Parts: sequence; C-alpha cells; structure tokens
Amino acid sequence: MITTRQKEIIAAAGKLLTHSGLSGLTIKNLAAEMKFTEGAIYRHFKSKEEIILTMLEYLASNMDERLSGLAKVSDPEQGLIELFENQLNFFSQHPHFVVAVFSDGLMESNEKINSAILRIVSVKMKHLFPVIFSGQQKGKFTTAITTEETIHLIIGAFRLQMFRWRALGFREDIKVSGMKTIQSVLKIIKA
Amino acid sequence: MITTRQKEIIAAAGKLLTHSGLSGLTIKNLAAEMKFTEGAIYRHFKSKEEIILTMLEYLASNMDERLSGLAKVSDPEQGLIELFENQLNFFSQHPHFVVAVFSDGLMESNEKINSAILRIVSVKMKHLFPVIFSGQQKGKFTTAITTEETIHLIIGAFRLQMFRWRALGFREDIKVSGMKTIQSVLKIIKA
DNA sequence: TATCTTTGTAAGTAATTACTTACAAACTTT
DNA sequence: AAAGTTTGTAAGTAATTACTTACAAAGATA
Repeated sequence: MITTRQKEIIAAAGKLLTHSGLSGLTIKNLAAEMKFTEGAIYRHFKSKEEIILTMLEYLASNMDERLSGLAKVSDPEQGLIELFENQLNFFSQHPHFVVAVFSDGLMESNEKINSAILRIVSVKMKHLFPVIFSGQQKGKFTTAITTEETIHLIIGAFRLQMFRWRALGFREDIKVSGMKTIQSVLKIIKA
Repeated sequence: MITTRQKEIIAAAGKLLTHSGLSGLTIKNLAAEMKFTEGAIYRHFKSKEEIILTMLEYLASNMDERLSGLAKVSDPEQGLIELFENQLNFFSQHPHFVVAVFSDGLMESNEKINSAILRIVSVKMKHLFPVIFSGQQKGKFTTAITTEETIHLIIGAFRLQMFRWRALGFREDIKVSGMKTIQSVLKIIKA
C-alpha cells in the first residue's frame, strides 16, 4: 500500500508544513529535506497533491487504528483520559504532523484535500462519541447539553491547545498542558 | 491612516483567502477582483506582505473598537451573550474575513504575520476576561476551573464553530448556530 | 489656464513553481 | 553472469509568482 520511502516523504512534508506553512511545502524543499533531488520525489508520488492526500489518509487511518486499539474500559472518564493520552502521545512523538491534522490552512479550493481533512475530524468524532454517550447514560457526564455539543466543546478545546502549542514553537510539554486542558473539560462536564 | 481603496483591497484579499485559501491570494487575482491591473495594487500597498499585515491590523483594531463600544451590563451572562452576538453579527456581514481571523493557515515562517495573528487572539481575550472574571466573582459562573481555562473552552468552541461554518461553505446561519454553541457553553459554565 | 499629484494601464523583469526527460548506478531475478 | 527493475541524478520545460518601469488620463491646486 504505502512504502517505507513514501512514509519518510510524508513525514518530511509534515515537517515542512509545520515549520514553514503551506508555502514552505515545495518539491524543492521536500527533496532537500530528503537529501536527494526533485526528480526522485516523482519516483514515489505522481504529484504534489498525491503527497498531501496520502499524508492525510495515512494520518486518518493511523489515528483510527490507534484509537481502535485502546482497551475498553468501563469508566467513561478513564476512557476519555486514555483516548487523549494516546492522542497527545502521538503528537508529542510526531509534532510535525500537528499542522496536517489541525490546520485549516490546508483547506484550499481543492475538493479532495478538503474532504480528506474532514475525514480526520470524523474519525476523531467516531471514537469520541461512544465514550461521551455512555458516560451520559451512566450518569457520569452531564446531560445538560447533548452528546454532540459535549464533543464540540472537547474537540474545540483540544484543537486550540494544539494551535497554541505550535504558535509557541512546541516549547511546552504538550502531554502535560494537553492533559490539563482535558482535566479542566472533565471538571466541567462531570455530572 | 487607511484609505477607502485600501479597505476595498483588504476586503477583496479576505474574500480570496476565504474562498481559495492562501494560494488563491495572488496579486493577479486581487487585481482581477478589484477590476484593475496588477500595477495599480502597488499604488496602494508596497508589497503583498503589507496587504496581509494591514488586513490583520485592521481586523484587530476593528474588533477592539467594536467590543469596547459594547454597553456595560451588570449581568455577566448577558455580557457574554452580547459580546458574541456582536462577533457573530460582524462575521455574518463579513464572512470573507473568517479565514483571516481564525486561520492557522496564515501562520507561516513570517514573524510579522504570526504576531499580527496572535494580536487578534489577545484582543479577544482582553474583552472576554473581565466578563468571565466578574461572573465568577458574582457566583454566576463556576469556579471549578480558572478564568483562563474557561476562556480557553469558550474560544475553542467558537473557533471550531467558525471552522465548520467555512468548511460547509457558509450555508448555515452563523448567528443561529453560533449562539447555540454559546448557549451550550453557558449551560456548562453556569455555577 | 498651466502645472502637479494621484491613480490607473501595458508590458515588461527575474525568480520560483510543479513537473519531465534522458541517462546511470545498484539491486533482484532469472 | 545476464537481463530486468527500481531508484536515483542532471538538466531541462512552460507557467506562474511578486514586483517594476514608462507612460497617460483625470482632478486638484497654482
């Protein structure tokens, strides 16, 4: 499906994106990052669009696998914590993918890329929904707002946290500050 | 300070940004949108960077003025509602500025642009802080989490709402869906 | 009325972009 | 060992980029 080289290239692409924005993601820069020439990039991808799409699809399925692999816990609060610990662990180890996953900046007039971005969001929601829902049913989380509204709050807070992490140059420990955010959300949504 | 033509140009720039992303914001497209030639753009701005910076600075001071002009109300809940009604009203009338205000996509390796973006965030926080803080002191809002954490939750939810509005092509009425988000946040943070 | 300033056009510039083509070295397979 | 395949290089391409320059028309000022 996806070769080792392709993985290396999309990792380099994420790195460029995160550090220099979309305008920094050029084939020239990508080749330099990979330490070979531009032509070689086209041995592995037929276009720049394909690189971005492959990156987004990889991140979506990677996230889906990771979160599917989480052991089922009966306590919804613990389930929520483990879900975000897993997410934060991934971004802590792969900070260069932050932009690709969260950036509105990749949203251009390109239909394919836009729907690939929305797929990532929906994967996240897919795993978040049952945790929140069961928490509400068990009387652990508030039912003052709907499941969707709760998810909206959580994802919004998480995204903003990642935005700030990047804006501040990845200086803070995202595992610590990210969990603080989740903890404060938890305090608020607990029934 | 800023001429009428300059305002027209930054409005056109926002329009291009929102519809076609950063790569759609070219001098050529900008000139076409203004219905004159590329050279004429340079009669009003000395560089593309200056256009973006002027746009961001305009948005920051515009927001600052708007929110400063709000009548002081004693009820924090009402204050919060009026603040966001004002914000939603602005974006409803100027949807093409959504990207400029919220997009991480403008964040590039350009230092000046990055700090202009962060200025917008800080203007918003400046006006949100006293409302939340007084609400907590008056016992109207929860003190289970800090003022900063509350603001983080609110801004995160609001940003995500704007992101979705754009992703769905500005189809829904942002005044309605935006206020729903604020209402659900309010339910949660009320003491 | 004559001159100056402002704001536009037309046609360029060099640099950068994504992508291609002809060729060669190194593995793999036979 | 011979042949085929994979993966790289070197040197291009046409298109697009931000920006410039020489010129002209219109309005304001003298």
